[in-house]
Amino acid sequence: MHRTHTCGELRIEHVGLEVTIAGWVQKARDHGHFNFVDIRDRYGITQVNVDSDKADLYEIAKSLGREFVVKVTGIVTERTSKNPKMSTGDIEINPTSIAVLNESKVPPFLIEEETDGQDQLRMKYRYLDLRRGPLQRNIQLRHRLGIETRKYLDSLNFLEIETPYMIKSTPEGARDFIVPSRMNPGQFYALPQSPQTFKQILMVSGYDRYFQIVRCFRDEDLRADRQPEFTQIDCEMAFVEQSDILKTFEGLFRHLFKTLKGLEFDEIPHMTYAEAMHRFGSDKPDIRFGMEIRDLSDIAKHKDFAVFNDSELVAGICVPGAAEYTRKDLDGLTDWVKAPQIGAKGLIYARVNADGSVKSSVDKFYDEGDLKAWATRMEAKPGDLLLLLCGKDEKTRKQLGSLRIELANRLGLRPKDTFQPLWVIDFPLLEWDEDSQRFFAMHHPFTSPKPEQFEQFIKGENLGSVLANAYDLTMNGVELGGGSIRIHDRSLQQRMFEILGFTPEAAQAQFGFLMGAFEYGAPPHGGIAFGFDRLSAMFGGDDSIRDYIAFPKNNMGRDMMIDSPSVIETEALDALFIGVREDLLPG
RNA sequence: GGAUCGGUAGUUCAGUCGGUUAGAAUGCCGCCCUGUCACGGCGGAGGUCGCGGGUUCGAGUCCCGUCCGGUCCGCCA
Repeated sequence: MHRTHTCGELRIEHVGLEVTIAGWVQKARDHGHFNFVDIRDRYGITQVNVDSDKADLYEIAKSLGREFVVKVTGIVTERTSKNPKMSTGDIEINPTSIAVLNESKVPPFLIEEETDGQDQLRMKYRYLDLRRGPLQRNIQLRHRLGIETRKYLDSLNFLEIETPYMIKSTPEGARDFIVPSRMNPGQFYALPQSPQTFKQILMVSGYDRYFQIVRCFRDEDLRADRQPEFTQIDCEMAFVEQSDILKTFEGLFRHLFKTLKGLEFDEIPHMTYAEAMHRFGSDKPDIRFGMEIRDLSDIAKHKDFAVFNDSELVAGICVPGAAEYTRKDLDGLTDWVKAPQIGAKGLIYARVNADGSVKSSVDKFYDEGDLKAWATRMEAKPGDLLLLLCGKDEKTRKQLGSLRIELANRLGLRPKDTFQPLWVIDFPLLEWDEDSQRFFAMHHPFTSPKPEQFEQFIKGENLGSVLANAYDLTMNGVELGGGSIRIHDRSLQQRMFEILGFTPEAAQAQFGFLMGAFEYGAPPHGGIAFGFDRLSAMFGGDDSIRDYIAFPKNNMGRDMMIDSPSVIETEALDALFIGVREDLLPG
């Protein structure tokens, strides 16, 4: 008998039907007189009840181990004792035959909804982990995300166009993965860090709406939420301004949320980079809760407290209901902000008591009136806790931004089932690097300045204040994607290369392919790219993107590699690629 | 490349001040069980404490080295 049904579809109305199901043995519960065997496939679990009256079948059932592959034919029967927690919980199969299609070793970890295995083990046995419900649901979610993205963009005349993987290089700033060339010994291809140059060339070619769900490669060290190969929804549009792109992709976002989560959104608010840094100390603020940064410099720098007086900025956040934090909690927070990844020198705190009085860690220097003024400035209520940091303006705000997120996590203010998107716009175009004494492009060298600042840009006046025509889509404090309007005017592009320190020859060597295309009528254009892995992680309510990738990261590093017949020192390769870049950037 | 935490049963972990035979839970194996679905009961097997060296009467425990892994920094939108 062929399989007639999956393990997820039989219901009470199928009672009496003869069916054949196939799958893996989830678990067997032997009760002596009968043996319940759960059969699992991708669609669900169905219980088979093997009665000891059927001695031959009962013997087979007793021999089944976890993850044996079986095919069971039998009659769908109503259960005596039903299980409302299972979609197939009203029925069971009364078997007429059980065939063992394959045996299995005892798996190294539990293949159930909640596993007992840790990441490393689950990664080693990826094929077993992928049998588990949570991962199967993630894979399905990712599939739907791709389908709905294509449906929406297709409805707006976007074309999905593939671009090459073995290429010269892409201007994104990370280290390239390289592929040796057999035909040209000693030469290498790079794998794309993004299809950036190709999609811009497609705009020149007249495909005015392009998208691609595309793998990108960056040879940088790993982090928990960062993979060397990852997927982007990459898009580009011609004859558009910033507002057109925001509108179009706000629509994509709305479509994805509606079809995948059944959620509707109001118009997504816009916030400038400057405002986000000022109020939240982050370029991707989580705006679902308050705790905004308040400047106390003018009212906290008049006493004998040198630490404050010597600082450019004294500022703080008001943590609701946290006055009950113990000395130990606060010492812990102080250690937290002093850790290298935050880098604050210390933490000042003040509790607002139930009676409205304020008690601080700097009572030596400030009287009750001073402290109450702080509380008033920060709109603190009785029971709140004020946390203050000081130092250089920008750095202190970033530190407070990190502290704000940390406390919100501790206070449960960042639930996984509420969503608040935000466009962050008007990023700085250029970033001054003190070490090398030159400007770097904050995005990439084709990002356009804002049109009203073209003149300032050309003249080179106060270049640090020139804003980019760039935008990021942020949700719940996570950046989901970003993009920019590109420079399509040749003289503006030449100016950009000058400012970044490229000689014409160097610009030609690195970007000549695209520059050549730009000689033939490049339309105004711009684009955006979304992190596909991060998007599916957010839809799945999961912090980790690791559940969504095809191969584990330790495989990336080891099991997936082949030995090279000729030994190439990694340092030499590193120098080769970094070296090329440095050569092109006189400075 | 740097910092830091970890490596003990198939798995997840505990193991006190260096001291008798290294434990728990779960999984696995056997027997029993007529309605389980986190089944239950009884019994059992399972360990080169990552590896190498050192200190000591004695090392899972302390020291040095090394390998592997996590996290963070550098790096990377």
